[in-house]
Amino acid sequence: MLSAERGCDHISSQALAECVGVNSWQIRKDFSYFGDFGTPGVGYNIERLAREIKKILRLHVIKKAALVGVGDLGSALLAYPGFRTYGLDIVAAFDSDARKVGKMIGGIQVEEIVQVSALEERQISLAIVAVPREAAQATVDQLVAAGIRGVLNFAPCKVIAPKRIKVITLDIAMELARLPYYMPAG
Amino acid sequence: MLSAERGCDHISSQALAECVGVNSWQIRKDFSYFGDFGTPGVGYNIERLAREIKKILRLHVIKKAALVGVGDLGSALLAYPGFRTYGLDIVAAFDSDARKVGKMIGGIQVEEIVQVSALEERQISLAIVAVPREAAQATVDQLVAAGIRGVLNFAPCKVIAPKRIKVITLDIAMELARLPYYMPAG
DNA sequence: CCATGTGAAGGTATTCACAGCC
DNA sequence: GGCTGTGAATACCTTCACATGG
Repeated sequence: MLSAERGCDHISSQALAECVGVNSWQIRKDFSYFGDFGTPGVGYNIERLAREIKKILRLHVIKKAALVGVGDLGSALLAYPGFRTYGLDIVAAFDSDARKVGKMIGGIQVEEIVQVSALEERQISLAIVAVPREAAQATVDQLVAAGIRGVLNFAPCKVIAPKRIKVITLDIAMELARLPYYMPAG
Repeated sequence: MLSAERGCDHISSQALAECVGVNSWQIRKDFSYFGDFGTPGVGYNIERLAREIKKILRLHVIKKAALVGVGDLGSALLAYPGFRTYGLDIVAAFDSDARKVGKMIGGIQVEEIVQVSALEERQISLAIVAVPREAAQATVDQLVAAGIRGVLNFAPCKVIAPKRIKVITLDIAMELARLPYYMPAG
């Protein structure tokens, strides 16, 4: 009988592994890297585990994020409620197109692009870049100058930034393009 | 003097490495895994290289893809022109919401969800799932039954599929959530 | 000479098996 | 008995240095 079935206070590495589709020793190895928060013969206390993971992932403090580029993708991101799950809050949106400035989307009013310079005093340290490829590097430069510390870039290109800035580039089309590679010819 | 500067027919691993921000030996090792298509003392013939990479990545044949879930994200994907770059073509869109069926978005007419059953005879082997988390597994089940071979899933959850089906899950909120982990506390 | 492709060295992540604790 | 945490074994990936070919 699995621990998870005995009650809801503890869970075993085995049960966790089944949930996410990996092996039990991977779970144990990974957790043990951050400390010993399991009990032999019993499993992991679920509340404690959730607390530890939140601490490791820095999920205990809500982070404010800004969106630059309110096109189709940007609008979709503004309307997406899922960021809260990970302690993230999109609190500002910017666009260089004057026709979009002032619009309300997903509860956020679109601001002029020049307003990004005030990000630091507004304590916003994360930015989402959803602008066309041609504008991506210039946008990142502006964000870096504004004191941003992390960037999620949706433009399909490499962007240069100082090493202290963490940049994650997500090329959605390329993700889709990966699929045929794993599929038997046809 | 770099090969790339001598003309435009050949390029060295060194020059290539600088372009994408890696080391020259990584370029050579990776290429050599798929065969020897460089010339010692000269570099890589650019046309040949492009041809080989397209072959490896299966980019020489255009793949048809279907979109399921025409919400904000789905609409953004339909309007996004970048898929062509990778030999992908979104040729159909489906939604379970009757109010969306029939609409034209990005040149595609939204069809009823039940129409996915005809995907195989329409020779569509890739699918993009942009439905709410609760509907993701059921959607994937339908797609698998319809003979789909690869799925790009935007719902923030694991989905189960037979091993022959390649599933890539892309949790956009989680990508953004990764950033604080790499940033010095604050 | 110049740049590739590769065997070898070194390091890192996976996988296993089991001692120790509940 | 059951489950964790960990050292040992294994596989993998990265990095280097150089022999080889144009």
